[in-house]
Amino acid sequence: MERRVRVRFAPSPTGALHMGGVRTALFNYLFAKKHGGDFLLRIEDTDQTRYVPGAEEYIQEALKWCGLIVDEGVGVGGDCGPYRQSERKPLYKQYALQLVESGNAYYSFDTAEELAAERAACEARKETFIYNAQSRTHLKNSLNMSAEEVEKALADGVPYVIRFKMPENEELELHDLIRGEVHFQTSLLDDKVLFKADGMPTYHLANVVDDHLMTISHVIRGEEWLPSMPLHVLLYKALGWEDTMPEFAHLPLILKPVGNGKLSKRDGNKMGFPVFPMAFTDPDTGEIWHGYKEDGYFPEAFVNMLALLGWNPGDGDEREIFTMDELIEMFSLERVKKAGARFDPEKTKWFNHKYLQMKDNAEIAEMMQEYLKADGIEFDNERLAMVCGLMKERVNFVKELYDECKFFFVAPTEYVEKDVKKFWKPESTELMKEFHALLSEQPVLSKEACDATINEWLAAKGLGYGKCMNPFRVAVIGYAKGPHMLDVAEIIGKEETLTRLQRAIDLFPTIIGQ
RNA sequence: GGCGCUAUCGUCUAGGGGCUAGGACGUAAGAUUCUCAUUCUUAAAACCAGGGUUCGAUUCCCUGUAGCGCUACCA
Repeated sequence: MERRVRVRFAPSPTGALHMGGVRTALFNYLFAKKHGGDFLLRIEDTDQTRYVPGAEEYIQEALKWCGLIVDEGVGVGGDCGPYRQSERKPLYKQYALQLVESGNAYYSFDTAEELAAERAACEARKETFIYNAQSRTHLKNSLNMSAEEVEKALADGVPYVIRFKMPENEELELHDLIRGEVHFQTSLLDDKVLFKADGMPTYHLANVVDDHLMTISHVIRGEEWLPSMPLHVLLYKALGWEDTMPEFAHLPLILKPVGNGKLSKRDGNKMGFPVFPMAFTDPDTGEIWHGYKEDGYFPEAFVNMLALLGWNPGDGDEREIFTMDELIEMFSLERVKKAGARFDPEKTKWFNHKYLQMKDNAEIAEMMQEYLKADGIEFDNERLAMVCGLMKERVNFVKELYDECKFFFVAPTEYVEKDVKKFWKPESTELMKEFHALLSEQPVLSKEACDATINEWLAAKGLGYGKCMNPFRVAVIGYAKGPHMLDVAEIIGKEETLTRLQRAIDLFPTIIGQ
């Protein structure tokens, strides 16, 4: 039973890959790497009507951004190609025919209208129509036709599909790596279409055929596929591939932060958080979807958050921050939860905060330079790194950091009146004039260099530190927020500090009506 | 409706026949501070319900309830 671990992520290019899909890919990837196996990317584009241009490229870029490296598949190549189902089209029919041959499937000539009529009739009786052992006896299919009739219909080009002939009264006890034993009764299942009238296989057939041909060892996918597991298992058996059938694991779904149901792409724009790894513009509607990348999340933070949605290392391990390598090392399907997990945008921000704190100040500074450049601001890397060190713990994102740090780069052009009035008292004007003079005498401004002097000066006047620093702050920054004022002064420099202070001394008396 | 899956603080979760049911996010309070944050401390906050099994169930079993998924010639 020494089988090479080979897993696949097999999305449908019907739009941008959303975070639920990314998590499925991630769990596949972690499992593959944990066991030294292969992670394949297969594109399941058997439904041409739902194909969205650009979706496939998006999927590849999104995986790349998340650090999920594809070993084999679309965009990479490999021995089992092609990896795009539309390009494998000629492959599938023989398997559908093989199933007809062996009596496991049959031709069905019912038109869409006829089936709709069946459904309507059932609905009138408050029943649900299903194509199964009962109903197939009176429907238009090869089971009710002579061989000649079938031949003729086929020769005449009558549209048909091939359906799986679901066996009757079989109790199935199937094994799922996450859920344990799952039970099904085949009589309650329907005769699913395997091969469509347009000559394409359905998901079910293509999926099983490709997983077999690509020697997939483990199928790890979302819980929405659990109901079709019996069909797939039966297909492996009917095709004679039972011996090499992959093992199955059905992942719990990601649910909306509030309200009912699974997370959908609409939720993001509605509730103000991204559901996609990267921004995406719908080519048809022009609708723009936010992405974690563009919203300023680090891929490591995004991946870390996703990994912990439905999985945890257990064993009393209360860590929450993990590198990809650590995740690979610790991952196991047995520790994946069975229940769906509600997504929490707030905690996602917290993860980003944590990763921001771990980043090197110089690295953050480099990222921030882009924002400065966009605003035409020049600021040297060294001082920018100091700014980052001073400010990063206050924020979750680099962009946010930039917004909070503006005063380091440009003098305030307007002042928050409320803060000025609160901290610049009538007597502050005189005090700040003296303070200006005091600072002018200092060779450099910094906590180390002048904190003692300032304290002495204040002590002599019988004033508290805040009496001085608060008006100083609103003068230099423009509002009552921020780090230690002498750290600020050190970074913006003596000259600039004094210029700003002087401007306030000239301006503030009129603001406070002095 | 039918079928399947699931059920611990508001949320993500640990745990497991006997525990003060643990952590994290968020929330509130306090401490620190020149301000605002950060940080630290503290607090509030959970085993869906009913039956069993058992000396003892939140844990095991059953039933109910609720939630989720599937029920297309979509994936």
